[in-house]
Amino acid sequence: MAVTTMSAETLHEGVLDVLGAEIAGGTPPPGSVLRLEDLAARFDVSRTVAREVVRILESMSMVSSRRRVGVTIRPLAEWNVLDPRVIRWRLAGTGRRAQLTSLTVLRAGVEPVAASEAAHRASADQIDRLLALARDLLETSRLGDLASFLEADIAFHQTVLEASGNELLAALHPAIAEVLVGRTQHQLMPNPPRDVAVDLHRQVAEAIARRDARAAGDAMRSIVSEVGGALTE
Amino acid sequence: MAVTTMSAETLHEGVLDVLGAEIAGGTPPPGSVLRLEDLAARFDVSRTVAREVVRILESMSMVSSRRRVGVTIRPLAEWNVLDPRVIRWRLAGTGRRAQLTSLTVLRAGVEPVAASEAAHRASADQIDRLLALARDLLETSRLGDLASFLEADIAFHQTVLEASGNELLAALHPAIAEVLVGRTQHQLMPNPPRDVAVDLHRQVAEAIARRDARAAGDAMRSIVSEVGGALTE
DNA sequence: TGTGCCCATTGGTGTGACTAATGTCCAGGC
DNA sequence: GCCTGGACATTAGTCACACCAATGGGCACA
Repeated sequence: MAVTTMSAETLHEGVLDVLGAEIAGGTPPPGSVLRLEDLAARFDVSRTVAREVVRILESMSMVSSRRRVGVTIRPLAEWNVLDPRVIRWRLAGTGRRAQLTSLTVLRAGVEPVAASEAAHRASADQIDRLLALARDLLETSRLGDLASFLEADIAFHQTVLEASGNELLAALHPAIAEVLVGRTQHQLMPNPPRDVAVDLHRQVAEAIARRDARAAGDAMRSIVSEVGGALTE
Repeated sequence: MAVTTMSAETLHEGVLDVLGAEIAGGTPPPGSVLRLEDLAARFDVSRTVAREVVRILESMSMVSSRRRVGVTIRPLAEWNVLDPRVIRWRLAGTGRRAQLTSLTVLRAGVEPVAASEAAHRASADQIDRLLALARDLLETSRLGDLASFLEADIAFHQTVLEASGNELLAALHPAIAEVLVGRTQHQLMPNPPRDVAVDLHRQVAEAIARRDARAAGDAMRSIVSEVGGALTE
């Protein structure tokens, strides 16, 4: 009998989500040892499924599995903290605030570079999209439509990351989107959005459109540093 | 009978490494469909092990598994390209050069921020270590000892990332180390190391030591942009 | 030509047995 | 009393087999 309700397409997926979130949340803490048999019993699944779940957690370096010992929770420092799932789990738990802070610092590094690269590599379609999204941001902020603003904001940043032509930068999109969502959910952002932030997005889009890498990077740097300021205020 | 030689602690680990590297290398290409049964036969392992391997690849979004269809290779754009293993596989294969370029761009974004953060948060031990490593770099470059230089270089960058106090930045260390190694292996770096690069490392260490975030970030930015120039020259 | 049902195919899960490491602990010797 | 070496209990690793559950494709029928 499962202790916790799980909804998922496949069994192991549900177990993984629950167990992963628990570990990411700090219970059981690093150093703890679990037994495969116990996991199977607790989630009312076969050892096969329990093993698959453990294997995946092991592949994220969150646990290590050894004969005669069991499944040991590894210290946070060794986890694949860039794995989208790990980020999601940590955002969902008690470490949410800390994770948002870490992500914001990462953004500060990554997004200006992405904007610069995008200025070199963005396709005509991507440029059109960026300009349109910048207009949407202005529109929705004037209307005070926070939900639509967030949506456009996420799409804007995703497009910049994709337009960078760098798959590593693009891979950070889900995490960055989480930051934007989390910031809105936690009232960590001015409402309505500051005009200056909206205008900076326009500047990014226009700089990319005229292939001005430096200006694009600088404008994006202003955006993310403003965000960092808001979060630490 | 296994088609390819594999050396690993556990069975599934060996299979994973071979199959993952193959897929990362582009064969079979995205869209291809594999059958669990075939994989088990090819690697001479049970379906259990084959399934675990597929699950892990699935957890990296490299493949998707569906009933009645099989295991489909997903397009590169959907992979967890930040997973250290994926990076390693791609560096090992034909995409090595492209992966190094992507990583260099990522470095350019991440490392200056890490240096700035480190200026705020580095411990006394970390500062001592950075200063010592900066001296090692000077020493080994004068001696022309490229191997020791590389070692100190890797340690230096790792220490900065760790000193940033940001686990997401620290998690990028393995990838960044690969860039440094790959650059040396491929003669993509001046030999002996340029004095200016060595001196920039000293500047980073000293800026962090005197808690000057801006100077630390600027010096690091010079380092990584010089590297980017060398790679695209 | 279209449309809906059937079923072959393929992954998903469960089970039990056996294998292989490896901490632990105890016996024996110094 | 302390070290050393080996037997043993424990726990993950692997395998084979059986059965369940989707589902894409093709066939029969309208």
